[in-house]
Amino acid sequence: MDGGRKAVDEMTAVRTARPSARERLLAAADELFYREGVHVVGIDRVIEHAGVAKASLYNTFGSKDELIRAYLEGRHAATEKRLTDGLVAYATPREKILGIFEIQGARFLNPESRGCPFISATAEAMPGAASLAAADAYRVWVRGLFADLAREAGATDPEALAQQLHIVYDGIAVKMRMDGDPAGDLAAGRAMAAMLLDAALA
Amino acid sequence: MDGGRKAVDEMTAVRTARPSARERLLAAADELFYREGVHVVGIDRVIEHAGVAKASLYNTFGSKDELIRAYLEGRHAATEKRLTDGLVAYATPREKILGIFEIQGARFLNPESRGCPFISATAEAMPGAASLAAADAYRVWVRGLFADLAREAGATDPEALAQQLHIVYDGIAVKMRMDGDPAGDLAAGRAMAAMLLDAALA
DNA sequence: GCTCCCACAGACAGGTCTGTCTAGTGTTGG
DNA sequence: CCAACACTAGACAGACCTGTCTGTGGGAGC
Repeated sequence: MDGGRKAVDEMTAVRTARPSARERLLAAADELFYREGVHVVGIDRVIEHAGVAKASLYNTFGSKDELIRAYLEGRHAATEKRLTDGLVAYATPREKILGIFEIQGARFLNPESRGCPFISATAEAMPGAASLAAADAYRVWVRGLFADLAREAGATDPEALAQQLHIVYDGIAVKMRMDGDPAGDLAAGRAMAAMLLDAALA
Repeated sequence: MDGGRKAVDEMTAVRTARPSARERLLAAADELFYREGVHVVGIDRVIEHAGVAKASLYNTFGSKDELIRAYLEGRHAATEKRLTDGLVAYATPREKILGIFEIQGARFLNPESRGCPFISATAEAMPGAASLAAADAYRVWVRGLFADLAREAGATDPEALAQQLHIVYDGIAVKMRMDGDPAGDLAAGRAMAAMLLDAALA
């Protein structure tokens, strides 16, 4: 929409000096929205944490809803990069599928983890909220990743296998957050994924 | 806690005339909190929908947080009753376990369903919130139900089986809410539960 | 009858919410 | 030098938030 045609020199100059208002806002939103929740954290706390004027937020994003969308899109992009980068270390499609649980599970093991940001942000979303569209895009991508790997692994019904793996993926995200034994839950989820793979590739 | 020792005459008299303020508040909270979310719905909307004075709410529950706890405890009690009543129709422990998915899945198939109220209400809960304790009690009960049935079914490791079943239970609750194919997700979850049972009872 | 108690209606306090607006500052490119 | 631009600080509007308080009315028990 705006600023797309700027000279590269200017952008790098600004960036080396200090992160732009947009970047600081996104960093603050990412931290606060994830830690405390998109409904609990108000605009004032975000701009205070970012060290940014309120007008800059509304010039850049237009509304809180759009800031939430940008926050979730950032989470989506980071997860996509983390997984695509991490999965190259695994050789076979089967190992890559288990690697997804390994990589994402490690995140949820962090004591700072508050579970899946898409599940949380959409838990109380109103029907037309931007968070719903962002969460949908994320989930379509995850489902596609499972399905692609299931196909490469030679599953007879890759879509069905992906659906089952996605259920386990959601289940451990919730259970690791809510109950007191994230490591045990993750191990149980991994075992289930392996069992599903064995059954689907037999 | 209170009112348990009241004369039956008085209670029935009140009940036939009109539900008490407490009952109307709980009914309104149940509807609004579940449909729109405990953070989105304010006290004013609850009391307006219940047709109750604000002072009655604070005399009865003391705070919004305690009203949320009462709302979740009501959900817990209703689910417990629904399952214990519904499961008598199933003969074997194995069928009862699958019956849990049948009974609860049918609820999530309702277009009005917004998924698991405990997952949603705790998604943005602050550390000491009453919703966390209520959700914990509910989840301990669910886990215990799975474990008891797994033990009766003769599973070698009933706790491990219960943990896996609980992951599937959470997974379908989330996936049925967020993606567009609740019936397919439920069928996939049922199939996974059956597979887990076959593996654990072999 | 009279008193107690539950529930009513609603004003009020003090704060927070999102979003708008004005005015000023500092840097950069021409 | 000057115009453009991104940004800052902060007042402001109008709504909503939780929670408290005052005063009223009606039914039940003594």
